[in-house]
Amino acid sequence: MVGAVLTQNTAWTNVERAIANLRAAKALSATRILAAPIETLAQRLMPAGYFNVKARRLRNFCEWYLAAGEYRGLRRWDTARLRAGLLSVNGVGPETADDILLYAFHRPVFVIDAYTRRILSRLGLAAGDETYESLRRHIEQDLAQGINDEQALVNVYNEYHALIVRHGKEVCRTRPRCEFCVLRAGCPAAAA
DNA sequence: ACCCAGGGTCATA
DNA sequence: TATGACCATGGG
Repeated sequence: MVGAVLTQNTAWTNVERAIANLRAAKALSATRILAAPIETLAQRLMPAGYFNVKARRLRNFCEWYLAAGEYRGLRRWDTARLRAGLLSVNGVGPETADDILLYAFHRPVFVIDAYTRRILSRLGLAAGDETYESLRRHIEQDLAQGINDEQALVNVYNEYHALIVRHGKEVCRTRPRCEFCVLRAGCPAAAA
């Protein structure tokens, strides 16, 4: 959950350093994060970038998390309520909320990130101007075909998104370089 | 000396 | 509601 907040627009390797700092200071828990002075927290988050912003966001999240009864309390919330709760925290947007829902609470929610948008766009499966929600529902409905077991669905969303992240950097950011992209076979610009 | 990384919020018009 | 500024480090 901490990683979900720290990885906002940030390379995961930098997030790992920040988490290592928290761990080394024995400050990797909601109460410990709230106990430290915010300047100290920000200092520990420095490798992850945006450290002043993220220190505030982590605190906001931890306050909500403790007030909501931590994992033991939250795990009994239905997914819609849990998602609304996460989104009510200043600093937690749709992607961060869904990261937490899928990877921490094992809920059947597909995470839409920059890589997902880019890949779908390259494949001609999305125009690029879709809202987060519409794109999410579309993919969820598509991937859920033939799967009736909830746990199996979580596994599919988990693995599918993980693969997108793992290979996302191999997809060219701009169309002009599309001929070098791993998706060239399905890329409209490459065919042109 | 660039560009980029698994976003989100806030101030404008 | 729709853009744009802003946040800031580390690797390529």
